[in-house]
Amino acid sequence: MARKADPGKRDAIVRGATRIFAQRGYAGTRIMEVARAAKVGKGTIYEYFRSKEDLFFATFEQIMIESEAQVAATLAATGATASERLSSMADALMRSWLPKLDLYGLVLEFWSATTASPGRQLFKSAFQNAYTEFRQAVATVIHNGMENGEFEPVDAEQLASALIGSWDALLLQAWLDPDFKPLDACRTHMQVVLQGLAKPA
Amino acid sequence: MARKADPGKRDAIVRGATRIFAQRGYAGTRIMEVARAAKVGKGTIYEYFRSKEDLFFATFEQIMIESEAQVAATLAATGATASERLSSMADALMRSWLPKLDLYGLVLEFWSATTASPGRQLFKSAFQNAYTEFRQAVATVIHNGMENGEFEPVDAEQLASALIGSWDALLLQAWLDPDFKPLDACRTHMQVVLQGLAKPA
Amino acid sequence: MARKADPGKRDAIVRGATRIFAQRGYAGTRIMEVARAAKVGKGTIYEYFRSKEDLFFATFEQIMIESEAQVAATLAATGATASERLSSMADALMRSWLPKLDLYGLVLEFWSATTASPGRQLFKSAFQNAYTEFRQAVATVIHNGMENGEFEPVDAEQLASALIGSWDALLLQAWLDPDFKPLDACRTHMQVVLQGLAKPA
Amino acid sequence: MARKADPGKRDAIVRGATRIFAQRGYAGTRIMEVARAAKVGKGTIYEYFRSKEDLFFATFEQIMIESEAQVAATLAATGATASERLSSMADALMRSWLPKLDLYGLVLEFWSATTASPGRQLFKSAFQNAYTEFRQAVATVIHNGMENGEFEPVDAEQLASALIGSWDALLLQAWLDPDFKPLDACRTHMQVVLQGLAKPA
DNA sequence: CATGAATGAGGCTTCATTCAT
DNA sequence: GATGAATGAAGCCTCATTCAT
Repeated sequence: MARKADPGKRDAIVRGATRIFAQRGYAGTRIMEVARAAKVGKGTIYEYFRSKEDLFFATFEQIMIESEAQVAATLAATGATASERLSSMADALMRSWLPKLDLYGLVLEFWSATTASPGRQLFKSAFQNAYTEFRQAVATVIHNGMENGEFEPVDAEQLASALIGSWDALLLQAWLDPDFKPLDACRTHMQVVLQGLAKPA
Repeated sequence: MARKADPGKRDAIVRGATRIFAQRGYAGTRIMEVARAAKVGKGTIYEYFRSKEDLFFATFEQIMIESEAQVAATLAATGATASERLSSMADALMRSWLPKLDLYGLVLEFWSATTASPGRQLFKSAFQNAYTEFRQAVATVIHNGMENGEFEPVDAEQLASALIGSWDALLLQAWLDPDFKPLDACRTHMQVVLQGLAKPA
Repeated sequence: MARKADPGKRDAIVRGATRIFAQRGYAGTRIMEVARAAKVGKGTIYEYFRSKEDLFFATFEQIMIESEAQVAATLAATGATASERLSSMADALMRSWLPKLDLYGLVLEFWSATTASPGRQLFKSAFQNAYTEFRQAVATVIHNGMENGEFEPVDAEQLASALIGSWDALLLQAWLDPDFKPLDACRTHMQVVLQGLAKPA
Repeated sequence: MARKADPGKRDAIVRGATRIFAQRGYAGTRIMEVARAAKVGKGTIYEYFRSKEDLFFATFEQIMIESEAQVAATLAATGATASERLSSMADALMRSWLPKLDLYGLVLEFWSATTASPGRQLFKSAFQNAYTEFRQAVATVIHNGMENGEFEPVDAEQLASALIGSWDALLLQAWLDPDFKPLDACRTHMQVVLQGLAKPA
C-alpha cells in the first residue's frame, strides 16, 4: 500500500489557506506560502485542489460551514422576552466572531472578490443567502416582540437589516482598530434600540 | 506623487482608475486598461504616478476629497433639535452616497487593501482618521442632545460608532443587492433609536 | 512616439525559434532559449505570439512558405526530355534542401507533432496538401514522358510517390548521418529508374 | 535497465508504454498514463525502469527486437533470381510493417528524439546500426545480381539506400494518409527499378 | 511630453520521481 | 514487491515598469 491518504491533509491546507488568504488577500497570496503554512509541499496542494481559485472557493466554503455553526449558536440564543432574545443574539454574534476577527480580512476579501471574475458570482449569492437567512431570524424575533405586545409596531425586516449591519460594521471596525471595543458599542446601541422599541408601560 | 503640467490629464487618469479599480479591484486592474479608460498612453500614467500603488492611493485620495464634501454636507445637516439633526445627518449621508454606490466596491477594495503590504498602512490611517472625525461629529450631536435634556444619558461615542456602522453597512448591502432600499431601513432604524434616546416627557 | 515597432523583430523571433525548435524539438524548446537566440527579451516573444504553440505554428508556416520557393525552383527544373526534367527535379530538390538539413529535425518534429494535440491537425493537412501538390507535379512529368513516347506505361502517381519518398528518405538519412551522400544515392537511383522507364530504342 | 522478478509485468509495462508513446509522443506521454495502460501502479514502473527515458529506450529496444524478426523474414525472402529476391524483400518488408503502422508514430518519435538530449545518442546509433545492417543485406542481393550477370553494374550501397528509403517513406505516407496504398506504389516502383537494372537480353 | 514596444521578475501549475506504508 | 501520496524543480506566461523615439 502507498503512503496512506491522510484525510487531515486537505483540512490542513484549507486552514493554512484561510490564514494566508486572510492575511494577504487573494491576489497577495502565494501558493508557496499556503504550502508552508500547511506544512505541505507546494505540489501537494494541487493534489487536493485544481487551482488557486479552487482553493479559494474551498476556503470560502469552509468559512461558511463554520460560521453556520456560529449563526446557529446565535439563533439559539434564548431569553424570556423578545428583548432579551435580541440582546442575546447580538451578544452571541459578537462573541462568536470576536476570537476570529482575523477572518474578517478574508470575509472582506470574499466580498471584494464578488467585484470581479465571473466564476465568483457564487460568492455573492452564497453570501446573500446566508445574510437573508440571518436577517429573517432576527426579523422573526422582532415580529414576536410585536405580536406579544412587547414592542411597538415597526418594519421588522428593515430594522433587522440595520441591526445586523451595525453588528457587522462594529466587528469590521474592531478588525481595523484593535483598540476598539465592539461589544460595548453593540450593547450601548442595543440598549437604546430596545428602549426605543419598548411599549411604554 | 509626481505632479506634472497638465492637471486635466491627471484627473482623467484618476477618473479612469477609479472606474477600473472599482470594477476589477486593485489586483484585477491592469494599468493598460486604466490607460484605455483615461484615453492616455500607458506610459503617460507613469508621468503622473510613480507606480500602480501610487495611482491607487491617488484614487483613494480623490475619493476622500470628494466624500469630504459629502461629509461636510452631512455635518451641515441642520435641525431645531438634536433628534432632527441626527435624522438629517443619516439622511444626508445616505443620499449623498446612494448615487455613487459603484464606488463602494472601491471602498471595499481599500479596506481589503489595508490588509497587506506595508506601504498601504497609509490607507488605513487616512481611513481611520476620516472615520474618527465623522464619529466625533455624530457623537457631538448626541452629546448636545444629552446636554440640553433632549436625550437620556448614553455613551455617545459608542452609539455613534454603532450608528455610523449601520449606515455604512446599509449602503454596502445596497451595493450588493440593487433591490435593497437602504434609506427606508435607515429611517426605520433611526426612528427606533431616537425613540430610545428620547427622555420621557 | 514610442519606440518604433521593428517589423524585423517578428522575423528574428521566428528565425530563432526555427533554430531552437529544430535543435531541441517542440517539447525540448525553452521559450527563454528562443528569446536568447532572437536576442530579444522573453516577454517580447509574447508581444508577437500568444503562446509557445502559436510560435510553433508560425515557425511551421514560415518553413512552408520558404519551402514553397524551393518547390517552385524544383518544379521549374527544365530539360529537353522528361528524363532530363525528372533528373533535374531530383537534383534541384536535393540541392535546395541540403544546405538546410538542420531544418529536417524541425520537419520531423512537425510530422511527429501531428501525432498528438487536436489543434495540430492543421499541420497534418497542410503537410499533406504540400505533398500532394508536389506529387502531382512529378506525376505530370512522368505522364508527359509517356505521352511523348519517351517512357513505358506506368502508374505515374504511384511512381511519383515512391520517388519523392526516396528523396525525402535520403535527405533524412543525410540528416541522421553526416557522412552519408544523398545526392550520389539519389542520382544512382534516378539513373536506374529512368533506365527502367525508358522505351527500348 | 533494472531487471526485476516478474518479467510478465515488465512486458506489460513496455507494451503499455509502446501504445502510449506512439499515441502521444515522448514528451506528451505521462508516466501515470503508461501505468494505467499497463494496469500497474505508477511506482511499479520505477521498479523496472530507472526513468522515463529508460522506459522509452526499453520500448525502442522492444520495437527493434520485434522488427528484427520482421527484418529476418524480409531477409529470408527467397527467389530464383536477384530480381525476385529484391521484389520479395520489398513485399515482405511492406507487409510485415503494414499491420503495425501505428508504431510508425513511435518510430518517428524515436527519430525526432535523436535530435536532443545527449543520453539519446544511444538511440541514434542503435537505429543506424539496424539501418546499416539492413542496407547491407539489400546491397548484397544487388551485388549478387551483378555478379551473376542479371543486373547492370551499379553502386549497390547507394541504390540500396534509395530503395530502403522509398520503402520507409511509403510506409510513412501510409501512416499519414490511411487511404494511401503503399504496397501498390512499392511494386510499381520496384518493377521500374528492376527493369532499369536488368541487362538487356 | 507622450507613447507603446520591450523587458524580466515572479506567479501558477505540471509531472517525473521518491518513499512511507 | 507494489503502491500512490507527496514533493519540488522547472516551465510557461503575465504584467508592472522602463525607455527609445
